[in-house]
Amino acid sequence: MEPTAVTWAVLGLLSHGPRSGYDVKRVVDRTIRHFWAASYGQIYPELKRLEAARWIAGQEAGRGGRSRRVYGITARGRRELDGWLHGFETRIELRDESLLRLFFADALPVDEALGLLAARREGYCAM
Amino acid sequence: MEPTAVTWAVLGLLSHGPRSGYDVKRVVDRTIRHFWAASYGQIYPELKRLEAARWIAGQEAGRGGRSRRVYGITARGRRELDGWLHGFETRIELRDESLLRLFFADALPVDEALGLLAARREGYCAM
DNA sequence: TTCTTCATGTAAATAGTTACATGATTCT
DNA sequence: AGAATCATGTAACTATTTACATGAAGAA
Repeated sequence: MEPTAVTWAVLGLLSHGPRSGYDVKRVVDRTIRHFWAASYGQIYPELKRLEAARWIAGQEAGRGGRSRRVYGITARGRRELDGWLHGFETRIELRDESLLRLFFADALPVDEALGLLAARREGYCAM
Repeated sequence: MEPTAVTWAVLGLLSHGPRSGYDVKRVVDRTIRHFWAASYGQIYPELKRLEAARWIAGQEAGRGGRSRRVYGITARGRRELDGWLHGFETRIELRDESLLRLFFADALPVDEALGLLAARREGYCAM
């Protein structure tokens, strides 16, 4: 299976215990989204791909009429995750509009440019 | 004109002086790419859009048989850039595979996890 | 009863990269 | 002569978000 951007995020979270797609999304949003975001549109298809490759195994777990499918990592999945953990690829990308603005702030009067800088500092502190 | 991700990057660079698409790409790669990358596939079409909106003006500047089109920012372009500089939108996105790896490093023996951490520190220093 | 949360999923749109085609000029 | 750089441009691919459809369960 050719891994995508979301492969290791999903597989890694499942290595901490079985979860549904909905759960995965919730945990992502509370934890790794600060440096590795993922949307439903990525997560649900990825779970199917991972299951097809037998890196994870799904099991129906609906209570009553509500459907729910819980996925757990397989031995093979664990091996693959381990391989990735030992890898050296380090894709790092930043997209920060406030830094872009700051870069061009020379077009502004000095006090306004300093205002931008102060706002950015506060913004980072609030993060 | 509906601004895209690359609009302000290109317009901002042209506000520092007239440049060709090739030049813009080169300057981007030496400066703002650390927090706002842009590829030819974004830059060239954007220059056309910006010219159509009259935020910039292009002029043929080829020497001999080599074609070259140099763009300069217009008064309208400067107003638009100024408006954006005064805006408050702060899109910030980070994608850092080494942090993702570190997050899941608990699956590794302690010494290997610490090795990952050391590698990451060196990686950041080398940036 | 109504609102929120649980839950799955995808179509369509937007964003962005990669790789190539083309050809001139300049440097070694 | 050959390599590197200047220069423009786009097609195809990959990545990602957004918004919606659908419906059950639980909480107020």
